[in-house]
Amino acid sequence: METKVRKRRPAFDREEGVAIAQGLFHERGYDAVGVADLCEALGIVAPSLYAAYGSKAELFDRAMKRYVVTDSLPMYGILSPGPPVEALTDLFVQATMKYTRHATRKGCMIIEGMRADDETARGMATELAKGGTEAIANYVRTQNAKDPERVTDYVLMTLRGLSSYACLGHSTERLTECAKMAGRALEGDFLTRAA
Amino acid sequence: METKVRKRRPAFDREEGVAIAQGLFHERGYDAVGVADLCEALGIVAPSLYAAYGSKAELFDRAMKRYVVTDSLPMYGILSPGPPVEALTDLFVQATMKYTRHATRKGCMIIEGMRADDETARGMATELAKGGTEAIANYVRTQNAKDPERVTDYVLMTLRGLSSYACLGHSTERLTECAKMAGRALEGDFLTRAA
DNA sequence: CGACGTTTATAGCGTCCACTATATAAACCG
DNA sequence: CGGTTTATATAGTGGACGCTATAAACGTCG
Repeated sequence: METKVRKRRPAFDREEGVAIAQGLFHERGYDAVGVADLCEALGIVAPSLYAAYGSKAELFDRAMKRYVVTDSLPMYGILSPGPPVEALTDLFVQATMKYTRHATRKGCMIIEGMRADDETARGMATELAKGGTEAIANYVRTQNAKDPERVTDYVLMTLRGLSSYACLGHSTERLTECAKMAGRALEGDFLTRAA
Repeated sequence: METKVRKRRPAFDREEGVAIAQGLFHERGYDAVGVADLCEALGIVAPSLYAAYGSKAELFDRAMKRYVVTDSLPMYGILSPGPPVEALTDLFVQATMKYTRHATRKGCMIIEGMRADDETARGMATELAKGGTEAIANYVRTQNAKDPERVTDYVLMTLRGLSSYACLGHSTERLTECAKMAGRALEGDFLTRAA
């Protein structure tokens, strides 16, 4: 009895299926995308989807995790260099670029996923958001913010505002102006370094 | 043949029904509240609800309109006096108070209603939001903002951020700090008056 | 080839959704 | 009271939802 797994014979590309699902979920949100929609987009039927991914929620989870890899902000790249006010302003601007890049896939998939009606999906998105949240919180703490929690709250609130406003379909240009303005609020909230 | 209408004999208070629906819709959003939930909360059965309000969407519309009367920000009161930066900061703070007042009815019902999956409900919320949007846009224009559209965008984006962040359940105190910080971004965006 | 195990496709499960056709009960009028 | 009008309750509509039982098609390996 061989413990080795047999070769598989997948008639459709699992990873590409996740990519397609990512697009659909990002575009319309978890609740508004039905299993039938996913099946049609993937060119398969329901049992194949369940055999491949387990459930709609698990596929959503995989789609979000793929989104984190393909579309999330390069946090550490953005937040590392320079004065924190400029770095965070740049974070806002870069986020805006991501949120308004596609005509139909607007806003942040994770942030918007946190507002799903389905409790399971909401929990998955919330869990995934923790990574970014903590990266920002850590950065703010290490940059000698006068009140780290307040600044972190402000940054997270602003990112949500940008995502939400992006979902309304406003242009990259208008959102970018908002992002720059939002950055100005940070002035004076960090202890100036030796210089 | 008398054209006069006969007297009615309603067994339940229509207006109170709207108030109850307002609470439910605000708490959970349009899509997550079913007709069965509404019926149970109102103590009636489905046909009574349809006879009284026409449809779930129309009841939602009435509930939002009631929300505008009972819970909307006193825009003109907030925006009239004093320098615009302070007035708009106060708008943010007052909005925060409204968005975090109740433990379960969080955020702005209209703003969050604009994100419903149901197209009809979304359209109704968007239509109702126009009033507030235009009030802010007009105010900003009359206060000699250097770039009225940019400032208006920023204010609306920030209100959405505050509402969204409030929906996560953060405290009034933390949100208020965010609101004050957001107000600081407005400094320098208005032409100083004669003085 | 032929048995095995995986991956499909057919068809349908039960449940919930918004909504309604029909009939009964209650109030007003003369 | 009878006649009319309106609001109620019973029961059920068709459709979409997420999901699955069953079994046939396929590729691999002995």
